[in-house]
Amino acid sequence: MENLASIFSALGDPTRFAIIERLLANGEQSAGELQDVANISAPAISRHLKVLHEAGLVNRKINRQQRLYSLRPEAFATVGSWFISHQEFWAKSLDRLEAALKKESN
Amino acid sequence: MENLASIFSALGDPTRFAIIERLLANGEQSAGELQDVANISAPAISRHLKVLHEAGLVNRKINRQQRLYSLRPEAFATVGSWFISHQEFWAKSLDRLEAALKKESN
DNA sequence: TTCTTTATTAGCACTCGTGTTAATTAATAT
DNA sequence: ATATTAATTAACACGAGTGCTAATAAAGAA
Repeated sequence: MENLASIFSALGDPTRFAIIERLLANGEQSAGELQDVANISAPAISRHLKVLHEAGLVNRKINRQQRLYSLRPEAFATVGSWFISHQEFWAKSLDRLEAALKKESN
Repeated sequence: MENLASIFSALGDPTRFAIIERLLANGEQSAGELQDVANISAPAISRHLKVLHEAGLVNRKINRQQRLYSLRPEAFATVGSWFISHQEFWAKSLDRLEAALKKESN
C-alpha cells in the first residue's frame, strides 16, 4: 500500500478534487469541458489532468481532437478498501456523523 | 463536503501518512515517539502534527511534558462515508483488486 | 531558583507546485 | 498546402511547503 499517499496528494488539490467530483457526477468529459470547474487556464487544467492520470485516478481516451477523461475505478477501490479495512476504527463515529448530518438537514 | 480536499491534502504527504499509519497500528503516541517514522528533525515532525491537527485528523492531549497524539475517528468517518457513497461506482473493481491481492500473496 | 526533558516556534534556505502567456503538437477540414 | 479547433508543452514568476538549526516555551524535578 505504498502509492496511497500519492493518490491522496493528487486528491488534495481543490481544483483536482473538483475535477473528480465532476467526473463522478457526469462521467467522461473532455479537457475543454473540464476547464470550467475553476476559473483557470487550459494549460493549468491540462497539467492537473496529468497529475490525476499519473496517480492512476483517471483514464485518457482520444476522440477527434479531444482528449476524454474518465475515472479509473481501480484507484478508488484501492483507497476505498484501505478505509474499509479500518472501518471498525471509525464506524462508530460514522453513526454520530450521520445523525449530525440528518439533524442539519432539518 | 468542503473540507475533504484539505483532509486529502494532509494525508498526501508521505511523512504524515506514515504518522497516520503508526497511530492506526499502535494507538496514541507522543511527538517524540512519532519522530522515528522518518529520518527527520523534531521540529519537522511537530509541524506535520500541526497540519494533521488543523485538518482534524488527530487529537492532542497533554501528559507531563509530553504531547500525546491520537487519531480522530470523525475525520476518517467523513472520508469513509464519501467513499462508501460512491461505492457502487468502484465496488466491482474492488472484487478484481481483491482477487489480484489474493493471487499476489500465493 | 535552576536544571532537565519534551515539544514548539522563529528564522532562514531551498524545492515544489501552481498560475500565466506564448509556442508547439495533434487531428481534422477546406 | 493552409486553416481551424483542441490540447499539451515550454518558459518563466511567485507563493506555499518542507527541512534545518537556534531560540523559546512548558512541565516537572532537584
